[in-house]
Amino acid sequence: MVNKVKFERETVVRLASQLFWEKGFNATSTRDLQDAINMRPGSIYSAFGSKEGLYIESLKNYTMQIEDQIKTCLLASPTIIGGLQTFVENVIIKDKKNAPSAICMLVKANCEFADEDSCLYSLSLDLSDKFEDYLSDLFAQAIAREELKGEVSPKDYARFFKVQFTGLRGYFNRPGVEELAQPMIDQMFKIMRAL
Amino acid sequence: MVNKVKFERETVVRLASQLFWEKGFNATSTRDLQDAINMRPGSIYSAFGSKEGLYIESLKNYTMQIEDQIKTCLLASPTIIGGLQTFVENVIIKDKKNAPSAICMLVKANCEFADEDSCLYSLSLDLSDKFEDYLSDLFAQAIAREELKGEVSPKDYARFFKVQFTGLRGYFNRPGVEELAQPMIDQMFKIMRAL
DNA sequence: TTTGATTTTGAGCGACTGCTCAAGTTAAAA
DNA sequence: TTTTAACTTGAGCAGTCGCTCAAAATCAAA
Repeated sequence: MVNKVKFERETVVRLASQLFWEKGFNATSTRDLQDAINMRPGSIYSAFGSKEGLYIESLKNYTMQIEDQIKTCLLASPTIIGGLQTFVENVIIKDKKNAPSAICMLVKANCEFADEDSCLYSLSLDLSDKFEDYLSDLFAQAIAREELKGEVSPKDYARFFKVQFTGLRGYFNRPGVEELAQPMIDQMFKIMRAL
Repeated sequence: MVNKVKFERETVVRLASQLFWEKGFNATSTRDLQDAINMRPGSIYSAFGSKEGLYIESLKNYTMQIEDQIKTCLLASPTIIGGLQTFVENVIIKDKKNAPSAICMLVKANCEFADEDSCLYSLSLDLSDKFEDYLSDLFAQAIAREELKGEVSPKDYARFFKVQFTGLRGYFNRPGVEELAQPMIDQMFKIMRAL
């Protein structure tokens, strides 16, 4: 019962997340959301307080899902760097047709909320920082396992990864350049190993 | 007289461009625009047809301004790659405090317009393609001048430049990491020369 | 100075926005 | 079966949206 309620909330948040990810916060109307999550205004507002409240929960859920996706790739790969490359390939190549957008929802959030005092802007920064920390840990492990030379700090690897990963996702947010994805991802990891 | 009219139109478009760049298309209301460009609805709609029409002209104007900025940097530098690095440094470091956003307006447009059939989405792709072509020309010249090894095609250099440049601009769209900008730009150009 | 064409003005329209809340529904406790 | 508390419903509010258009202002030609 409690589980069922919680499950429904999770389902609802995931559906909302998909819509927000695709259209952005401003372009998603509360009517759009009502249809997508099959709830009426009263229920939505009693459960999430506001459109912003639902968006906040959606963005946090999205970040969680990404880290889960990385963990899955890591479990299936003997090396950390190999797991990360599989993750990048999955996101940019395999998932592209199903995903609401080629561009990371966190990046979209960071783009959309111009006001530095906006609560949604700082949320996007917080989540982005936590993701960078998570990546740093992974790179520290990769260095310890001698997958990387380690002449550069884990933080530096994490920053390079983020820049390249968001850059690539932005580049492939269009039809007609699919065949470039694999070589450019290979290049990214070749450069990283040589850093 | 004709010049004065044209000049005023240019001024108006630049002002609109700044606002659209900062807030995005959806979050900019026609009232915001009225205040920014000091025109009343009737005049705006007789001159530009719609909010979308003004946005289109603003985005084209923005792209033009970027290419002008690159040309200025190239004139001031003995090498093409040097000029490009100055340009990147100007955008990411020097202009950061004055610019409406750290993120490229073209990238913001590409983020905001999810619908693939949207006229604004395909405009952002068109302008982005033209920018890539312009970069390709520059890299072809740089190879001819032996500034780059040329084991990689001008198109590949252009793609690498775009991915890295947009990735970096996204990364620095936040306070508190300013001191990382110069080393990361240096790294970008070091990698490019080694491609 | 008068005329006619062009441009500017801003009140305001119909549509849509995020959101509220009284009424209705449901299901577990008594 | 009755009571009660929790949840759901959807009509509709106040405000904002993109945009129109009749009236006023402006300016060049006659």
